Amino acid sequence: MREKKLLDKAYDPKPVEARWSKFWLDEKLFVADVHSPGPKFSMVLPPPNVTGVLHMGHALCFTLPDIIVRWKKMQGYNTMWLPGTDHASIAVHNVIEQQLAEKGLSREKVGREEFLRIAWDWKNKCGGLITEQLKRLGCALDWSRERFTMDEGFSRAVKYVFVQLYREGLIYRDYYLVNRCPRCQTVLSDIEIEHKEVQGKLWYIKYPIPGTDDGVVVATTRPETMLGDTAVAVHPEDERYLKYHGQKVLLPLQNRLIPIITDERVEKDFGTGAVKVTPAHDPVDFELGRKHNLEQVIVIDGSGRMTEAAGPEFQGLDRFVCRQKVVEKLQELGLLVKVENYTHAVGHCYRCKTVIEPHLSWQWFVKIEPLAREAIRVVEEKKIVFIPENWTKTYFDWMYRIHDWCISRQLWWGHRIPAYYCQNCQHIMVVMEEPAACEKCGGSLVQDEDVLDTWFSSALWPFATMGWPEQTEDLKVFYPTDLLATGFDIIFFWVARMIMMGMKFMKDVPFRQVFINGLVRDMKKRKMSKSEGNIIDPLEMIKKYGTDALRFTLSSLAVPGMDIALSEERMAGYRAFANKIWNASRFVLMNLSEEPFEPDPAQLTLPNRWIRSRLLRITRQLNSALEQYKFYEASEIIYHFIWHEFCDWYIEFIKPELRAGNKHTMAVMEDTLEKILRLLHPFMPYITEEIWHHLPGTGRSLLEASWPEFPDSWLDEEAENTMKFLQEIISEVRSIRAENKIPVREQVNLWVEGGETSRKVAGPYEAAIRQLAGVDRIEYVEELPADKKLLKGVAGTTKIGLLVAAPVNLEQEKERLEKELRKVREDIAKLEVRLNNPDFLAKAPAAVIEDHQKRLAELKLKQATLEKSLGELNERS
RNA sequence: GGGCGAUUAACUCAGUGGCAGAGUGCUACCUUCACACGGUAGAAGUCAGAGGUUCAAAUCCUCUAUCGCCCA
Repeated sequence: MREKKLLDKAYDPKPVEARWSKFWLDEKLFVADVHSPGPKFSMVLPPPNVTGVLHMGHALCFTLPDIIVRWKKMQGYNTMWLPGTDHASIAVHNVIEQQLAEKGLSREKVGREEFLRIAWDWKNKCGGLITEQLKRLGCALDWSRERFTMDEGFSRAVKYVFVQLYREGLIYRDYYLVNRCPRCQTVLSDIEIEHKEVQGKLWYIKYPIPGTDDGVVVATTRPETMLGDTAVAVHPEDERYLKYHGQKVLLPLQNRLIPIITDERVEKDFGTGAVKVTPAHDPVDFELGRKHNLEQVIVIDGSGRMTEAAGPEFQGLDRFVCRQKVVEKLQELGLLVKVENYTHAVGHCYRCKTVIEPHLSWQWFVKIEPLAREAIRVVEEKKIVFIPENWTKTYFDWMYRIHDWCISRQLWWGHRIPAYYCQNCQHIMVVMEEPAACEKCGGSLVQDEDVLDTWFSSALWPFATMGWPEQTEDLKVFYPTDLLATGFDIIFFWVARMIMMGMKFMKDVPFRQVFINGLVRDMKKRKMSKSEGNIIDPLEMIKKYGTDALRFTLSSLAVPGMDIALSEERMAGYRAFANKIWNASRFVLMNLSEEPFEPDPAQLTLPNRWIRSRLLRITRQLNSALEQYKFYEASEIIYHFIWHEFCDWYIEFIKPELRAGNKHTMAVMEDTLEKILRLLHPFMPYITEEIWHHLPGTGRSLLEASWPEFPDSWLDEEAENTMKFLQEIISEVRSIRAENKIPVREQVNLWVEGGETSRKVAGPYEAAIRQLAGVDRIEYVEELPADKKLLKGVAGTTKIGLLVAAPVNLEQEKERLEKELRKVREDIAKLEVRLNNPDFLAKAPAAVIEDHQKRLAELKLKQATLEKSLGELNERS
């Protein structure tokens, strides 16, 4: 006799999740082995910020690939999914600085060494939080391979790449105008700037021509920068200014003479057509300045304060305070001609939202064009495919307009740039190991103070995590990875750069498919953000509804290319689903056979043949949906099958057979549940694992069970048709009962037309029909008689009647029939219009025409039945 | 200014040319021995609007409106 482990009445996720989460990790079920058999399937996890906390975006972006990786593993793939965290240079740097500020300290006060010590301490203390939270999601991540972008090996890889690119001339140093966040005190790359429309002003300032009353009026949105102007530019063909060519104007407030230059890049339509040129504080002016050899006067420093060069009146002022003061002064001098309202895009820091300041300084850059070329090619050649495909266009649009990448950051937390400057001869050495002295003159060396952009190291993630630059087994087996799942917001930051670096250093793509998931938004489709207070916390959802419900919710809402509006109601719905599965399993467990039993296919009753046929079909549909990453579709398929076919029909239908002790049925029931658990496991790993272990004779973990495949012989169209017929009878009876408000307790008898033919089909399942439809006796007749107490309906193409004890409420019954008749007539009319159209008959495919004809025939039969029943009713009333 | 996407039941959303769907909510009935986190039945739609292509359009094309996102 087999041991029966029964389930509690309701599913309680908490203890189950805690148990299995620990079990999976203890048993090292997610740990990959390079020598395992089977085709490999590998992924790397987009490393969350080491200091982060799990949010809904993570939950989505980790759940979806987890479904895939579990599915693949069950299919026999040698799967490897590598986790890790990112050092998040600027984010952590900001946090530490804030902590220091709270203690009245600053990074300058504590110094670099102490600062890094604090940062590492903090990383060691808090860095584990997100990984712990990740484990709760149940993701099948190989923690034995966990990496951190600043661990020793990874840091070596970063250095190696920097040195290599430098030697090839792909990294260079330049005195360049870059974006600087005055608050974060660092330079940012172009894509770290967020452009926002801002309601500003356009100030018109007159620059006098010395010795005359005349002057040139320039328009600017940033009057404070005029203190650093070194020219005024006009378009060479602008007739308004021809007479000023070659002249000089007096820069107000500074009393400096500056030239009027001409350049095609000046827009004649902007402002007055004359623009002030500030090479040190505006990107366009910077270019003009280089071209025309203009002096670069820096009037704003890296913190957004005015420099000495701004003049004694303004020195030390904040740039925006200075703006006001400059405007006031100009007004006093009568040089402010007019002020207009002006809406324009202003760059803000993506981290802290401060208005960025163009800043002239020495920075390191990656020469991007040669790298981008390859990265474009592999996508063009479909060596890498974006899913959904329309992201390819976005990728190309950006890649074609890409410019050099500023990679140095004036921060301390991160990979310090391996460049050493000779204090004696200014020689620069870029090497892996810190040199003792200058290779040229033997002078002492000082290392570059800056660190690298975080994304520089993230770009190496797919291969540096596998031990590169060593030639490791992992790299041989698992690179390139198969799939990268990530959000569209980091296609440029991360995906594109991984492709560039992968091609450059591995000579192969880092991944073959990029699945772009949508953004998780709140119910009103707003971005979730702390300031809006509309965050739905995944950990709270897990607490409330269970991890499986959260996972299933995300999966069911994940339409490729679409953002997700998350609703808690939905989650409650899937918690109910978990409970439903739990209770169906509970029922199955209560009805297991005493001994294991191999069912004989030849002896299976209808519901068993039917459920196996359906199981086969939905498994194939499920595979197809997952292959296309249609998670919503996969979820719906399995949800509908479990709830509305397995629970609502199959279990209910076999109850009489179970009571009769049919061992074949018991065995099919058990087997079907077991297969369902396998199919559902990638979506709901915890509950399925728990139930599975209650079934007798199962193994170590459901994750190690194979993905179900079924023989074609399970496909049974005849059983599906017959079952459909019985379902229609039952539904029709229920419907008639409900519409006529026949109390549940009232005994009714069912009459089915078709005589012996019908008896043959339905006869063996009368027990089930009686129970499900709530009828007493079933009669098979050639034709339904006209009877006051007979309520009539149609199941498929078969007329049925319900013989009730009390006489029929004529009006109610008439209303029901008339309503149905109206609908049938409408449908018939629609079909007839088409079928009477010669063009339709000539051009539509034969199958479509046939289908239409079949439907019309069925509807006509139904119409006739309804009309007849109505006629009988009318005769009697 | 350029690009992308959305607009389908009260709500959240599926639906790539052939019967307009799901979940939630709502209404009525039912505590029947797996489950009230349940069962059964039902109501609910001008598929944003206008034009076009087609035998046939929620679906393809054009325009318009509204909303959202990205880039400059």
